[in-house]
Amino acid sequence: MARSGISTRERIISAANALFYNDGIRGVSVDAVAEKAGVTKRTLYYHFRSKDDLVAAYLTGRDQPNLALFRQWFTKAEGGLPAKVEAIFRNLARSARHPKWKGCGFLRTSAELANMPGHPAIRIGAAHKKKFEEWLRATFEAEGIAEPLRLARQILLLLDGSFAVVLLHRDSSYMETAGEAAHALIEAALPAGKKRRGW
Amino acid sequence: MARSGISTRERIISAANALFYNDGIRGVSVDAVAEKAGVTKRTLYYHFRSKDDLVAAYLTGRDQPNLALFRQWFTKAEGGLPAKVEAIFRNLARSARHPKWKGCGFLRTSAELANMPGHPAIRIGAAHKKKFEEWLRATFEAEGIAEPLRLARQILLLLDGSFAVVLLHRDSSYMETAGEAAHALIEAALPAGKKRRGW
DNA sequence: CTATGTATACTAACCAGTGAATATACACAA
DNA sequence: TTGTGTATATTCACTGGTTAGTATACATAG
Repeated sequence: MARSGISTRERIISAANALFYNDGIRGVSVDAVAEKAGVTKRTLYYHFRSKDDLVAAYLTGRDQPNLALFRQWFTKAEGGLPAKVEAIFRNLARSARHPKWKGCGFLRTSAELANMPGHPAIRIGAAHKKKFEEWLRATFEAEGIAEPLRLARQILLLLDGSFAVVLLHRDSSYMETAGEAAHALIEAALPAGKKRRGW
Repeated sequence: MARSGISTRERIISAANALFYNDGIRGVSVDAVAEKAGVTKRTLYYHFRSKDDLVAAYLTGRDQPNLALFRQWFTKAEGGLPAKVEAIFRNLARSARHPKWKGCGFLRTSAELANMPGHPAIRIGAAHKKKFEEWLRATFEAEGIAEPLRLARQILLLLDGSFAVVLLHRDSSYMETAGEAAHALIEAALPAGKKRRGW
């Protein structure tokens, strides 16, 4: 167990993920993470320099899987570009109906730690959102959209807005409303030849 | 001072407002609020039953002024409906450039306390956003827009999305991008006779 | 003299981080 | 094969500080 090198650390990150996502950073003690991971606090501090370091690991661990999920939802969806982007919102709405759902871990962490501008967690969250934005931008560019970055940012704003609003109202229909807005914005930005019907 | 009845309580709420907005709920101790207000903790607990009660008072105190500001920005702006709504985003972008700006207190509180669904702070935040949504809806309805509630929610999503994104990236230009998206969505929803030019 | 309001001093729990010791496993020498 | 050193990994027990909330007493106004 010890020398496998990966198991204990991974178990701690997994425990941190469950607890931090559910209760927030300051709402979870290092002791609680250690207990959930089945190790002593001292062991946790062997693998992570500090609580902040653990928080950074928690968010880093969510980065790639999260992006992969969005890409998968987009890829698997049928229809044109607007419909494929809208599918991301619809899938997210489905996720948001699960009782354990609590919004976007990156946004919630950045909101909680907003008074610590240089905090690693905020840099990781910002990088995560930039990756998503860049993926959208490249996708739009490939479809011949005129201002792909601007449109990507508008979609991102709708997405992150729906995280916040759905978390507040516990009403996932806002996510579908955001998807419809995204659909409309993309449809309007499509080059003439690719629209469903010209006018 | 004592029997004036309002001064001490108001000073405590004012201190709570500054501290909670800046550092978050769990990041601020009751002692810190009491010290900033210039009273002892026991006095604070005379005026407020608990910390949660104080948090509720903090958010309640932000409700009306916040809404009034939005309405004022809308009313004072020149141009048609799309431009007047966009003006809200532009004014917000200006606010967001101030170094003490830290996003929307309602959203940040609801994100921090997401694991306490019935918490008064979340109910107050939800009510605040509903009021804004309803004001927008009524405004759109008065302009003859076909699905005013849907459009109001789309604008709200862009607004709250820009709170989250600008807080994360510390880049207020996202707020202007959101305003442009809002402009486009409203323009497209305007009844034929009120558009700048028909087609 | 009683309501309201304020202060001093306290509790019991919690929290991030550490000191010192111990256990395990692998490399390498005999 | 056996012994031994060393880096990795883990535990127990602790510290100093903070926290929400309270028991008690005192002041002041009507």
